[in-house]
Amino acid sequence: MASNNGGKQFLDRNSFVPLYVQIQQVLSNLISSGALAAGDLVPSERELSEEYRVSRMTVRQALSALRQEGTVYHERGVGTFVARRKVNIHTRHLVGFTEDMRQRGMTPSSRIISLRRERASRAVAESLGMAARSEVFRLERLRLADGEPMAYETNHLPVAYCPELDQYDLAANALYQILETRYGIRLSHAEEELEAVAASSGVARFLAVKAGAPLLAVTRTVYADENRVIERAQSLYRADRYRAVFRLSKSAL
Amino acid sequence: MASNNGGKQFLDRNSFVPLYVQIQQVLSNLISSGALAAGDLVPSERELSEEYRVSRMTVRQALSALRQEGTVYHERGVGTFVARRKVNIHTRHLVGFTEDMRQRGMTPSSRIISLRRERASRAVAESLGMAARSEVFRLERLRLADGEPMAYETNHLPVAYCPELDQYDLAANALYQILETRYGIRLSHAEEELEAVAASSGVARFLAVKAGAPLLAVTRTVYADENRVIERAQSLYRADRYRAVFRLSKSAL
DNA sequence: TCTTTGGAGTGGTCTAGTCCACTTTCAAAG
DNA sequence: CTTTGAAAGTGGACTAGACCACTCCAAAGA
Repeated sequence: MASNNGGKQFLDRNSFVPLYVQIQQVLSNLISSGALAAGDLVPSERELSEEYRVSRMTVRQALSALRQEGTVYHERGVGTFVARRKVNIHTRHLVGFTEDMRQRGMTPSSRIISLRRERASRAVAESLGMAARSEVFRLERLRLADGEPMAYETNHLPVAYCPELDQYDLAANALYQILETRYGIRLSHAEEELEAVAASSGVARFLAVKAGAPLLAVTRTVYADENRVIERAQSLYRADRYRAVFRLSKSAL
Repeated sequence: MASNNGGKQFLDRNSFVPLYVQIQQVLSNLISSGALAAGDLVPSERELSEEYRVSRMTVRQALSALRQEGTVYHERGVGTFVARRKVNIHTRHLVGFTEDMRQRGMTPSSRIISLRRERASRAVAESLGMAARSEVFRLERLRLADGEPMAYETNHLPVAYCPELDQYDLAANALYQILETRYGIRLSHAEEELEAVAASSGVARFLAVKAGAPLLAVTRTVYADENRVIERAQSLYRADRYRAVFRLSKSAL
């Protein structure tokens, strides 16, 4: 019982990846592979700490991150359990359209309507936190899922952060991936505002709905770090095909 | 410099409220009172730990909760700063209509359309995680902000968890407050699904909009703990008056 | 048979340190 | 005047313990 580790994974103490993240990944894998099923009791904090030769605080840090994302939950005096949410589908974690659709089991694609370099209007400049009339890219795309129109998306990005963005194939590649791999921009967090709007006749034509039909408008402000806005995007989703799901907590920890 | 505490608040070590929560509250108050403004440097972890006579880990737990809710952010090698978001208005943290409207600076009120005890339909029973045809309360309310119609809300609650709910004044009191104070039910988390819908003629009349006008439909499932659903609510918001704001993180910690 | 009780196990909180990588500052060297 | 480089300060990660309240369950007692 004490030191029988079977075929367990070990941690890499020389890695740059913190131990608590490694533990988090190991547990995540056990869960997504089905070795730990929904409702199952996760090994106790003391067990894990012995098993991986780390202190209990480190294990707790891993578990608390898993809890925070809704993968496990704690019951005081009893133990830690795998949450029933099979795949964490939907729970929004700052993913773009491409990833979002994949998680929903659909195949994403895009049709570029226009990509222009222009001077930011006052409103756009303000939301990007830059001086008015600074240069921005304005990208308009029709977003498809399994070949069917799903959303009409307008993106604004400061030229300063991603010069020559126009030379990449934005129809084939996820925007966030290009930002990360080509410009080394790692996203930190985002804010989303959701509202219902009626389709204008122009957008209605692209989405193949009637003018005036309800659309879900998602306006997203993406931050590279706390004070630097890297993108502002507005997506108009067909209401009959798209629903946004969020998980809310009562308090932080 | 060392032990000059001026008029600082101290912590209550006999309280049931954990020290890290108390520190979190103290800092929160300093920020909302303006003593710490957006962009200001928060005292360092070591300073706070000396000041409040707690270990640095305890301070970190407080700061990491504040960070998680977007109140502060860290810069490695530099310090911790107050995030610029003036009031944390909107960022959704499992509050009901009443609290939501107050945070937005409006005065909430309600008009009860109906409150019935009935047998759950299959769909309702499933979303509440109970047997079909179990008894539920079905509450329909018109929600007003500053006297103007804002949303049409339908709630379903299992009778088993809150018997005699019908004897309380639901027009004057927040539902979640009644659940907490009268039935000792503390909410843990919730899931929200947002979609755009067209107003039916019945609901349109209550909300004083045209039939077919876009509405933001928010369907909320509230959990008392991981496996116990205490409420399922659908709110239909006037699109021209209401917008939902969320903060998304790239990863957990 | 039913009730009580106590121990084992669990997560929740907390301590008092350690070492590290990073950013800022500022004075000394060029 | 510029560059370098060390020192001081910061958050990030981690340790090896501690005590608490809670839940569960089996054994003892009624």
